[in-house]
Amino acid sequence: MAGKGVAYWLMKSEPDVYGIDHLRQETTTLWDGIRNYQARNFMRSMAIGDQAFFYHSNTKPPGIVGLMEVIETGITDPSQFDPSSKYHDPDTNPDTPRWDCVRLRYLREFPRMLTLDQLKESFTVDELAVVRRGNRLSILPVPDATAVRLFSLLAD
DNA sequence: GCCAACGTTGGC
DNA sequence: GCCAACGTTGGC
Repeated sequence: MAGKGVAYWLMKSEPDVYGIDHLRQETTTLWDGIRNYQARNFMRSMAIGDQAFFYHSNTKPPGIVGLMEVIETGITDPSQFDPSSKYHDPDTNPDTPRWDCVRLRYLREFPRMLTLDQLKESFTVDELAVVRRGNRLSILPVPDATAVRLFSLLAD
């Protein structure tokens, strides 16, 4: 990783559960409840100052709606120890927590959603994995060159 | 270590 | 409601 460039990510959430409107109201949020090792590992490789595209999934149409900034990393996900949480993990252990997460800050909402259909017209699966059919990973890296093109499309 | 069964995500 | 894409689990 060269110099001080920030990395870019794409993070999915269902707007009915937690959408850009919720984040704008709260200003910051803990991105907890991630129970997929690959997604967790992507969060572990995030750095403060990285930016994440907020993607609304499982909605019509799905697409990128806003931008967030990573403001804290390496946070133990408290929901894994909460028996009343749907994210409770009975197999994790307070001495060696299995799940952690990051805190994100609202930056902005884009004037228009960049829909999945539009993304498919502009990107290959190598450039932006979310365009692959059946992709279930809720956190994905976005290559720098792809981020540049995303910002350009979102500014139009 | 293989692999079938199962579960989840999420678009269609 | 269906199903594609995978990750996870467990029997062997």
